[in-house]
Amino acid sequence: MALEIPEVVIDRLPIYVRALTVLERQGRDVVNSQELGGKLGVTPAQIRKDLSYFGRFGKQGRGYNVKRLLEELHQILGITREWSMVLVGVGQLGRAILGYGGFAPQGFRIVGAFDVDSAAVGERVDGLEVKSIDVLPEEMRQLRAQLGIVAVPAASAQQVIDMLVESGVKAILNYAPIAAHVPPDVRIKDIDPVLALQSMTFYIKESGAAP
Amino acid sequence: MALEIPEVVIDRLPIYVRALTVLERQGRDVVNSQELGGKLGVTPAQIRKDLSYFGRFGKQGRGYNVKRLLEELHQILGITREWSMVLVGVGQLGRAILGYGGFAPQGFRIVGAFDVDSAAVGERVDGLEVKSIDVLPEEMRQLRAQLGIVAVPAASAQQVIDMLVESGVKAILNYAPIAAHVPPDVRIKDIDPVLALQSMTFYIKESGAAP
DNA sequence: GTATGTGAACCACTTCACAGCA
DNA sequence: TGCTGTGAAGTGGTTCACATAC
Repeated sequence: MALEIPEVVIDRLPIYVRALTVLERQGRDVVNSQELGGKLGVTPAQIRKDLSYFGRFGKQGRGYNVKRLLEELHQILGITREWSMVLVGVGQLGRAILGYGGFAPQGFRIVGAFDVDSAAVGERVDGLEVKSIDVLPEEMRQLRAQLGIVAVPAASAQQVIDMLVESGVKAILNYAPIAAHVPPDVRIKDIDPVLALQSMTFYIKESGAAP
Repeated sequence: MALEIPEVVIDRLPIYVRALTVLERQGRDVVNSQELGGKLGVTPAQIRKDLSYFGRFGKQGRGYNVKRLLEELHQILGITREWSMVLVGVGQLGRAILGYGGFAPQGFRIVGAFDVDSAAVGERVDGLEVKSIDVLPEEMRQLRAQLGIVAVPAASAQQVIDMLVESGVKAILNYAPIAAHVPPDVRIKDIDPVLALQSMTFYIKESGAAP
Protein backbone atom coordinates (compact mmCIF):
# COMPACT_ATOMS: atom_id res chain seq x y z
CA MET A 1 0.00 0.00 0.00
CA ALA A 2 2.43 2.64 -1.21
CA LEU A 3 1.81 6.31 -0.57
CA GLU A 4 2.18 7.19 -4.22
CA ILE A 5 -1.01 6.37 -5.98
CA PRO A 6 -1.13 7.64 -9.58
CA GLU A 7 -3.63 10.41 -10.12
CA VAL A 8 -5.11 8.56 -13.11
CA VAL A 9 -6.09 5.79 -10.75
CA ILE A 10 -7.93 8.20 -8.48
CA ASP A 11 -9.66 9.65 -11.51
CA ARG A 12 -11.02 6.23 -12.43
CA LEU A 13 -12.41 5.34 -9.03
CA PRO A 14 -15.50 7.56 -9.41
CA ILE A 15 -16.50 5.79 -12.61
CA TYR A 16 -16.22 2.48 -10.80
CA VAL A 17 -18.46 3.92 -8.13
CA ARG A 18 -20.96 5.01 -10.73
CA ALA A 19 -21.14 1.61 -12.38
CA LEU A 20 -21.29 -0.25 -9.09
CA THR A 21 -24.12 1.97 -7.92
CA VAL A 22 -26.13 0.93 -10.95
CA LEU A 23 -25.38 -2.74 -10.28
CA GLU A 24 -26.35 -2.38 -6.65
CA ARG A 25 -29.63 -0.77 -7.60
CA GLN A 26 -30.23 -3.72 -9.90
CA GLY A 27 -29.78 -6.03 -6.96
CA ARG A 28 -26.53 -7.58 -8.15
CA ASP A 29 -24.46 -9.12 -5.39
CA VAL A 30 -21.23 -9.91 -7.18
CA VAL A 31 -19.35 -8.61 -10.20
CA ASN A 32 -16.00 -9.57 -11.66
CA SER A 33 -13.39 -7.33 -13.20
CA GLN A 34 -14.21 -8.63 -16.67
CA GLU A 35 -17.83 -7.54 -16.59
CA LEU A 36 -17.13 -4.26 -14.86
CA GLY A 37 -14.42 -3.51 -17.38
CA GLY A 38 -16.75 -4.28 -20.24
CA LYS A 39 -19.25 -1.76 -19.03
CA LEU A 40 -16.65 0.96 -18.59
CA GLY A 41 -14.32 0.41 -21.50
CA VAL A 42 -11.47 -0.45 -19.16
CA THR A 43 -9.42 -3.67 -19.15
CA PRO A 44 -10.07 -6.12 -16.33
CA ALA A 45 -6.40 -6.02 -15.37
CA GLN A 46 -6.61 -2.27 -15.03
CA ILE A 47 -9.47 -2.53 -12.58
CA ARG A 48 -7.77 -5.18 -10.49
CA LYS A 49 -4.53 -3.22 -10.41
CA ASP A 50 -6.30 -0.01 -9.49
CA LEU A 51 -8.11 -1.64 -6.61
CA SER A 52 -4.96 -3.40 -5.43
CA TYR A 53 -3.49 -0.04 -4.45
CA PHE A 54 -6.01 0.13 -1.64
CA GLY A 55 -6.45 -3.43 -0.50
CA ARG A 56 -7.83 -6.84 -1.43
CA PHE A 57 -11.51 -6.47 -1.93
CA GLY A 58 -12.23 -9.43 -4.17
CA LYS A 59 -12.61 -13.15 -3.76
CA GLN A 60 -10.71 -15.46 -6.06
CA GLY A 61 -12.96 -17.50 -8.25
CA ARG A 62 -15.95 -15.24 -7.58
CA GLY A 63 -15.23 -11.56 -8.06
CA TYR A 64 -16.16 -8.55 -5.99
CA ASN A 65 -19.08 -8.13 -3.65
CA VAL A 66 -20.83 -5.11 -5.11
CA LYS A 67 -21.99 -3.59 -1.87
CA ARG A 68 -18.71 -4.14 -0.08
CA LEU A 69 -16.64 -2.69 -2.90
CA LEU A 70 -18.91 0.30 -3.17
CA GLU A 71 -18.50 1.01 0.51
CA GLU A 72 -14.74 0.71 0.27
CA LEU A 73 -14.59 3.10 -2.65
CA HIS A 74 -16.80 5.60 -0.87
CA GLN A 75 -14.43 5.43 2.05
CA ILE A 76 -11.35 5.80 -0.13
CA LEU A 77 -12.71 8.77 -2.03
CA GLY A 78 -14.05 10.44 1.08
CA ILE A 79 -17.61 10.51 -0.15
CA THR A 80 -19.27 8.91 2.82
CA ARG A 81 -19.90 12.37 4.21
CA GLU A 82 -21.56 15.46 2.81
CA TRP A 83 -19.43 18.15 1.24
CA SER A 84 -20.22 21.85 1.30
CA MET A 85 -19.43 24.04 -1.68
CA VAL A 86 -19.59 27.73 -2.41
CA LEU A 87 -20.36 29.06 -5.85
CA VAL A 88 -18.88 32.25 -7.22
CA GLY A 89 -20.57 33.75 -10.24
CA VAL A 90 -24.34 33.78 -10.48
CA GLY A 91 -24.74 34.58 -14.16
CA GLN A 92 -26.39 32.28 -16.63
CA LEU A 93 -23.88 29.51 -16.04
CA GLY A 94 -23.90 29.93 -12.28
CA ARG A 95 -27.67 29.72 -12.17
CA ALA A 96 -27.59 26.51 -14.18
CA ILE A 97 -25.09 25.08 -11.70
CA LEU A 98 -27.29 26.08 -8.78
CA GLY A 99 -30.24 24.41 -10.45
CA TYR A 100 -28.33 21.29 -11.45
CA GLY A 101 -29.84 18.30 -9.72
CA GLY A 102 -26.81 16.06 -10.02
CA PHE A 103 -24.80 17.30 -7.05
CA ALA A 104 -27.16 16.78 -4.12
CA PRO A 105 -27.77 13.03 -4.62
CA GLN A 106 -24.01 12.51 -4.46
CA GLY A 107 -23.63 14.49 -1.27
CA PHE A 108 -22.39 17.77 -2.69
CA ARG A 109 -24.30 20.75 -1.42
CA ILE A 110 -23.97 24.37 -2.45
CA VAL A 111 -24.21 26.41 0.73
CA GLY A 112 -23.24 29.85 -0.53
CA ALA A 113 -23.51 31.90 -3.71
CA PHE A 114 -21.48 35.01 -4.48
CA ASP A 115 -21.23 37.54 -7.27
CA VAL A 116 -19.46 40.79 -8.10
CA ASP A 117 -22.45 42.21 -9.90
CA SER A 118 -24.34 44.30 -7.36
CA ALA A 119 -27.51 43.75 -9.39
CA ALA A 120 -27.44 40.06 -8.59
CA VAL A 121 -26.50 40.57 -4.93
CA GLY A 122 -29.45 40.18 -2.60
CA GLU A 123 -31.39 38.14 -5.10
CA ARG A 124 -32.60 34.73 -4.05
CA VAL A 125 -31.65 31.91 -6.41
CA ASP A 126 -32.67 28.34 -5.73
CA GLY A 127 -33.19 29.10 -2.07
CA LEU A 128 -29.84 30.85 -1.63
CA GLU A 129 -29.35 34.56 -1.12
CA VAL A 130 -26.63 35.84 -3.43
CA LYS A 131 -23.97 37.66 -1.44
CA SER A 132 -21.35 40.14 -2.56
CA ILE A 133 -17.94 38.72 -3.35
CA ASP A 134 -16.57 41.22 -0.85
CA VAL A 135 -18.03 39.32 2.06
CA LEU A 136 -16.71 35.95 0.85
CA PRO A 137 -13.85 35.80 3.36
CA GLU A 138 -16.01 36.49 6.40
CA GLU A 139 -18.91 34.35 5.20
CA MET A 140 -16.52 31.50 4.67
CA ARG A 141 -15.73 31.46 8.36
CA GLN A 142 -19.32 30.47 9.03
CA LEU A 143 -19.90 28.27 5.99
CA ARG A 144 -16.69 26.29 6.30
CA ALA A 145 -17.00 25.03 2.74
CA GLN A 146 -14.11 22.92 1.54
CA LEU A 147 -14.99 23.15 -2.13
CA GLY A 148 -15.44 26.10 -4.47
CA ILE A 149 -17.12 26.36 -7.84
CA VAL A 150 -15.99 29.13 -10.17
CA ALA A 151 -18.45 30.30 -12.81
CA VAL A 152 -17.22 33.81 -13.54
CA PRO A 153 -15.84 35.22 -16.81
CA ALA A 154 -12.25 34.39 -17.68
CA ALA A 155 -11.07 37.92 -16.89
CA SER A 156 -11.90 37.68 -13.18
CA ALA A 157 -11.46 33.95 -12.64
CA GLN A 158 -7.88 33.95 -11.32
CA GLN A 159 -8.74 36.68 -8.86
CA VAL A 160 -11.78 34.77 -7.61
CA ILE A 161 -9.73 31.60 -7.32
CA ASP A 162 -7.15 33.45 -5.23
CA MET A 163 -9.90 34.63 -2.91
CA LEU A 164 -11.30 31.13 -2.53
CA VAL A 165 -7.86 29.75 -1.75
CA GLU A 166 -7.31 32.56 0.72
CA SER A 167 -10.59 31.63 2.37
CA GLY A 168 -9.49 28.08 2.93
CA VAL A 169 -11.04 26.23 0.04
CA LYS A 170 -9.01 23.11 -0.73
CA ALA A 171 -10.51 22.07 -4.06
CA ILE A 172 -11.97 24.03 -6.92
CA LEU A 173 -14.22 23.12 -9.79
CA ASN A 174 -13.42 25.69 -12.43
CA TYR A 175 -15.82 26.44 -15.26
CA ALA A 176 -13.90 29.52 -16.41
CA PRO A 177 -11.81 29.04 -19.56
CA ILE A 178 -8.43 29.76 -18.03
CA ALA A 179 -5.45 27.78 -16.82
CA ALA A 180 -5.51 28.89 -13.22
CA HIS A 181 -2.65 28.90 -10.76
CA VAL A 182 -3.17 27.45 -7.30
CA PRO A 183 -0.85 26.47 -4.46
CA PRO A 184 0.29 22.83 -4.46
CA ASP A 185 -2.02 21.88 -1.61
CA VAL A 186 -5.10 22.99 -3.51
CA ARG A 187 -6.74 20.79 -6.14
CA ILE A 188 -8.38 22.20 -9.22
CA LYS A 189 -10.33 20.56 -12.02
CA ASP A 190 -11.51 22.35 -15.12
CA ILE A 191 -14.81 21.87 -16.88
CA ASP A 192 -14.60 23.27 -20.38
CA PRO A 193 -16.87 21.87 -23.06
CA VAL A 194 -15.19 23.99 -25.73
CA LEU A 195 -11.82 22.33 -25.15
CA ALA A 196 -13.52 18.95 -25.45
CA LEU A 197 -15.11 19.94 -28.74
CA GLN A 198 -11.90 21.42 -30.12
CA SER A 199 -9.95 18.24 -29.51
CA MET A 200 -12.63 16.09 -31.10
CA THR A 201 -12.77 18.12 -34.27
CA PHE A 202 -9.15 17.16 -34.90
CA TYR A 203 -10.25 13.60 -35.54
CA ILE A 204 -13.28 14.34 -37.66
CA LYS A 205 -12.13 17.37 -39.60
CA GLU A 206 -11.80 15.53 -42.92
CA SER A 207 -15.23 13.95 -42.72
CA GLY A 208 -18.58 15.48 -43.58
CA ALA A 209 -19.53 18.52 -45.55
CA ALA A 210 -19.33 22.04 -44.20
CA PRO A 211 -22.53 24.01 -43.87
CA MET B 1 4.95 13.78 -39.47
CA ALA B 2 4.02 10.36 -38.13
CA LEU B 3 0.43 9.18 -38.27
CA GLU B 4 0.34 8.25 -34.62
CA ILE B 5 -0.04 11.36 -32.59
CA PRO B 6 -0.80 10.67 -28.93
CA GLU B 7 -4.29 11.67 -27.89
CA VAL B 8 -2.92 13.58 -24.89
CA VAL B 9 -1.10 15.82 -27.32
CA ILE B 10 -4.31 16.60 -29.18
CA ASP B 11 -6.00 17.32 -25.87
CA ARG B 12 -3.38 19.94 -25.04
CA LEU B 13 -3.55 21.83 -28.31
CA PRO B 14 -6.81 23.63 -27.42
CA ILE B 15 -5.26 25.06 -24.27
CA TYR B 16 -2.38 26.37 -26.33
CA VAL B 17 -4.94 27.95 -28.62
CA ARG B 18 -6.67 29.54 -25.68
CA ALA B 19 -3.49 31.05 -24.26
CA LEU B 20 -2.26 32.22 -27.64
CA THR B 21 -5.59 33.89 -28.31
CA VAL B 22 -5.16 35.93 -25.16
CA LEU B 23 -1.61 36.89 -26.16
CA GLU B 24 -2.76 37.87 -29.63
CA ARG B 25 -5.49 40.06 -28.20
CA GLN B 26 -2.82 41.70 -26.06
CA GLY B 27 -0.87 42.50 -29.19
CA ARG B 28 2.01 40.18 -28.47
CA ASP B 29 3.97 39.16 -31.56
CA VAL B 30 6.24 36.47 -30.22
CA VAL B 31 6.21 34.00 -27.35
CA ASN B 32 8.64 31.29 -26.35
CA SER B 33 7.90 27.85 -24.96
CA GLN B 34 9.12 28.91 -21.54
CA GLU B 35 6.62 31.70 -21.14
CA LEU B 36 3.75 29.77 -22.68
CA GLY B 37 4.51 26.83 -20.44
CA GLY B 38 4.54 29.06 -17.40
CA LYS B 39 1.08 30.30 -18.14
CA LEU B 40 -0.32 26.83 -18.67
CA GLY B 41 1.49 24.74 -16.10
CA VAL B 42 3.20 22.72 -18.82
CA THR B 43 6.95 22.26 -19.28
CA PRO B 44 8.58 24.10 -22.17
CA ALA B 45 9.93 20.81 -23.54
CA GLN B 46 6.42 19.44 -23.59
CA ILE B 47 5.17 22.29 -25.69
CA ARG B 48 8.03 22.06 -28.16
CA LYS B 49 7.64 18.30 -28.46
CA ASP B 50 3.88 18.59 -28.94
CA LEU B 51 4.26 21.14 -31.70
CA SER B 52 7.04 19.16 -33.37
CA TYR B 53 4.52 16.46 -34.27
CA PHE B 54 3.00 18.87 -36.76
CA GLY B 55 5.88 20.89 -38.10
CA ARG B 56 8.47 23.50 -37.23
CA PHE B 57 6.64 26.62 -36.28
CA GLY B 58 9.27 28.37 -34.20
CA LYS B 59 12.43 30.33 -34.82
CA GLN B 60 15.57 29.45 -32.88
CA GLY B 61 16.70 32.23 -30.64
CA ARG B 62 13.34 33.94 -30.80
CA GLY B 63 10.37 31.70 -30.16
CA TYR B 64 7.02 31.40 -31.87
CA ASN B 65 5.13 34.02 -33.83
CA VAL B 66 1.85 34.19 -31.97
CA LYS B 67 -0.37 34.84 -34.95
CA ARG B 68 1.30 32.26 -37.14
CA LEU B 69 1.20 29.54 -34.47
CA LEU B 70 -2.42 30.28 -33.73
CA GLU B 71 -3.32 29.88 -37.38
CA GLU B 72 -1.42 26.62 -37.60
CA LEU B 73 -3.18 25.24 -34.55
CA HIS B 74 -6.57 26.27 -35.87
CA GLN B 75 -5.74 24.42 -39.05
CA ILE B 76 -4.54 21.32 -37.21
CA LEU B 77 -7.56 21.15 -34.96
CA GLY B 78 -9.97 21.85 -37.78
CA ILE B 79 -11.41 24.92 -36.13
CA THR B 80 -11.02 27.34 -39.00
CA ARG B 81 -14.55 26.50 -40.07
CA GLU B 82 -17.88 26.54 -38.26
CA TRP B 83 -19.21 23.33 -36.76
CA SER B 84 -22.86 22.45 -36.45
CA MET B 85 -24.16 20.59 -33.45
CA VAL B 86 -27.47 19.06 -32.44
CA LEU B 87 -28.58 18.93 -28.85
CA VAL B 88 -30.66 16.12 -27.43
CA GLY B 89 -32.39 16.77 -24.13
CA VAL B 90 -33.99 20.11 -23.46
CA GLY B 91 -34.47 19.86 -19.73
CA GLN B 92 -32.81 22.18 -17.25
CA LEU B 93 -29.32 21.17 -18.32
CA GLY B 94 -30.14 21.28 -22.02
CA ARG B 95 -31.57 24.75 -21.72
CA ALA B 96 -28.44 25.94 -19.98
CA ILE B 97 -26.36 24.50 -22.80
CA LEU B 98 -28.52 26.23 -25.37
CA GLY B 99 -28.10 29.49 -23.51
CA TYR B 100 -24.36 29.06 -22.95
CA GLY B 101 -22.52 31.84 -24.73
CA GLY B 102 -19.18 30.08 -24.92
CA PHE B 103 -19.78 27.95 -28.00
CA ALA B 104 -20.65 30.50 -30.68
CA PRO B 105 -17.48 32.64 -30.38
CA GLN B 106 -15.43 29.49 -31.00
CA GLY B 107 -17.41 28.53 -34.06
CA PHE B 108 -19.68 25.89 -32.55
CA ARG B 109 -23.32 26.41 -33.40
CA ILE B 110 -26.31 24.46 -32.13
CA VAL B 111 -28.61 24.02 -35.13
CA GLY B 112 -31.14 21.56 -33.75
CA ALA B 113 -32.72 20.68 -30.41
CA PHE B 114 -34.57 17.45 -29.66
CA ASP B 115 -36.43 15.93 -26.74
CA VAL B 116 -38.48 12.86 -25.87
CA ASP B 117 -40.82 14.81 -23.66
CA SER B 118 -43.80 15.77 -25.80
CA ALA B 119 -44.43 18.70 -23.48
CA ALA B 120 -41.17 20.31 -24.55
CA VAL B 121 -41.65 19.52 -28.23
CA GLY B 122 -42.83 22.48 -30.23
CA GLU B 123 -41.54 24.92 -27.68
CA ARG B 124 -39.10 27.57 -28.84
CA VAL B 125 -35.90 27.80 -26.81
CA ASP B 126 -33.19 30.31 -27.63
CA GLY B 127 -34.51 30.69 -31.13
CA LEU B 128 -34.73 26.97 -31.82
CA GLU B 129 -37.90 24.95 -32.12
CA VAL B 130 -37.63 21.80 -30.04
CA LYS B 131 -38.37 18.74 -32.19
CA SER B 132 -39.33 15.25 -31.20
CA ILE B 133 -36.53 12.74 -30.90
CA ASP B 134 -38.49 10.60 -33.36
CA VAL B 135 -37.73 12.95 -36.22
CA LEU B 136 -34.01 13.14 -35.41
CA PRO B 137 -32.94 10.81 -38.24
CA GLU B 138 -34.82 12.67 -40.96
CA GLU B 139 -34.00 16.12 -39.59
CA MET B 140 -30.36 15.17 -39.55
CA ARG B 141 -30.42 14.73 -43.31
CA GLN B 142 -31.13 18.44 -43.61
CA LEU B 143 -29.05 19.70 -40.70
CA ARG B 144 -25.92 17.70 -41.51
CA ALA B 145 -24.54 18.28 -38.05
CA GLN B 146 -21.27 16.52 -37.33
CA LEU B 147 -21.43 16.95 -33.57
CA GLY B 148 -23.99 15.90 -30.99
CA ILE B 149 -24.57 17.05 -27.44
CA VAL B 150 -26.30 14.68 -25.07
CA ALA B 151 -28.11 16.17 -22.09
CA VAL B 152 -30.64 13.50 -21.25
CA PRO B 153 -30.96 11.41 -18.07
CA ALA B 154 -28.59 8.49 -17.67
CA ALA B 155 -31.34 5.97 -18.34
CA SER B 156 -31.91 7.06 -21.92
CA ALA B 157 -28.43 8.32 -22.79
CA GLN B 158 -27.07 5.21 -24.51
CA GLN B 159 -30.17 4.98 -26.66
CA VAL B 160 -29.87 8.61 -27.67
CA ILE B 161 -26.20 8.18 -28.43
CA ASP B 162 -27.00 5.21 -30.66
CA MET B 163 -29.48 7.34 -32.57
CA LEU B 164 -26.98 10.14 -33.03
CA VAL B 165 -24.37 7.71 -34.29
CA GLU B 166 -26.94 6.17 -36.60
CA SER B 167 -27.70 9.64 -37.94
CA GLY B 168 -24.09 10.23 -38.88
CA VAL B 169 -22.76 12.22 -35.96
CA LYS B 170 -19.02 11.69 -35.65
CA ALA B 171 -18.33 13.25 -32.25
CA ILE B 172 -20.39 13.49 -29.10
CA LEU B 173 -20.21 15.71 -26.08
CA ASN B 174 -21.87 13.68 -23.38
CA TYR B 175 -23.24 15.30 -20.23
CA ALA B 176 -25.06 12.17 -19.09
CA PRO B 177 -23.37 10.28 -16.23
CA ILE B 178 -22.77 7.04 -18.09
CA ALA B 179 -19.86 5.31 -19.78
CA ALA B 180 -21.30 5.13 -23.26
CA HIS B 181 -20.38 2.74 -26.02
CA VAL B 182 -19.70 4.10 -29.49
CA PRO B 183 -18.14 2.63 -32.65
CA PRO B 184 -14.40 3.19 -33.04
CA ASP B 185 -14.84 5.89 -35.67
CA VAL B 186 -16.94 8.04 -33.34
CA ARG B 187 -15.35 10.26 -30.71
CA ILE B 188 -16.96 10.90 -27.37
CA LYS B 189 -16.00 13.16 -24.48
CA ASP B 190 -17.75 13.22 -21.16
CA ILE B 191 -18.52 16.25 -19.08
CA ASP B 192 -19.29 15.22 -15.53
CA PRO B 193 -18.67 17.67 -12.71
CA VAL B 194 -19.57 15.06 -10.11
CA LEU B 195 -16.71 12.80 -11.19
CA ALA B 196 -14.37 15.76 -10.95
CA LEU B 197 -15.54 16.51 -7.44
CA GLN B 198 -15.37 12.90 -6.32
CA SER B 199 -11.76 12.57 -7.39
CA MET B 200 -10.76 15.80 -5.66
CA THR B 201 -12.29 14.80 -2.33
CA PHE B 202 -9.81 11.92 -2.21
CA TYR B 203 -7.01 14.40 -1.71
CA ILE B 204 -8.71 16.65 0.79
CA LYS B 205 -10.72 14.16 2.82
CA GLU B 206 -8.55 14.42 5.91
CA SER B 207 -8.63 18.20 6.02
CA GLY B 208 -11.34 20.46 7.40
CA ALA B 209 -14.26 19.79 9.69
CA ALA B 210 -17.47 18.20 8.54
CA PRO B 211 -20.66 20.24 8.74
C1' DG C 1 23.65 34.64 -27.32
C1' DT C 2 19.22 32.46 -27.27
C1' DA C 3 15.51 29.33 -27.97
C1' DT C 4 13.93 25.66 -31.10
C1' DG C 5 13.60 20.76 -32.58
C1' DT C 6 14.59 16.13 -31.47
C1' DG C 7 16.91 11.62 -30.62
C1' DA C 8 17.95 9.32 -26.32
C1' DA C 9 17.14 8.45 -21.51
C1' DC C 10 13.90 8.31 -18.29
C1' DC C 11 9.70 7.61 -15.93
C1' DA C 12 4.84 6.20 -15.33
C1' DC C 13 1.16 3.68 -16.44
C1' DT C 14 -0.81 -0.46 -18.61
C1' DT C 15 -0.96 -5.14 -19.75
C1' DC C 16 0.68 -9.76 -19.21
C1' DA C 17 0.76 -14.00 -17.15
C1' DC C 18 0.64 -16.85 -13.51
C1' DA C 19 0.82 -18.17 -8.54
C1' DG C 20 -2.49 -18.50 -5.06
C1' DC C 21 -6.83 -18.90 -3.07
C1' DA C 22 -11.94 -19.77 -2.82
C1' DT D 1 -12.25 -24.55 -11.90
C1' DG D 2 -12.47 -19.48 -11.94
C1' DC D 3 -11.01 -15.09 -10.87
C1' DT D 4 -8.21 -12.22 -7.95
C1' DG D 5 -3.80 -9.95 -6.78
C1' DT D 6 0.64 -8.76 -8.33
C1' DG D 7 5.58 -8.93 -9.76
C1' DA D 8 7.55 -8.56 -14.32
C1' DA D 9 7.42 -7.10 -18.99
C1' DG D 10 5.91 -3.95 -22.15
C1' DT D 11 4.21 0.44 -23.89
C1' DG D 12 3.59 5.17 -24.25
C1' DG D 13 4.50 9.80 -22.78
C1' DT D 14 7.64 13.14 -20.63
C1' DT D 15 11.93 15.24 -19.80
C1' DC D 16 16.76 15.82 -20.86
C1' DA D 17 20.37 17.76 -23.22
C1' DC D 18 22.51 19.29 -27.09
C1' DA D 19 23.16 20.06 -32.07
C1' DT D 20 21.11 23.42 -34.95
C1' DA D 21 19.51 27.67 -36.59
C1' DC D 22 18.52 32.49 -36.19
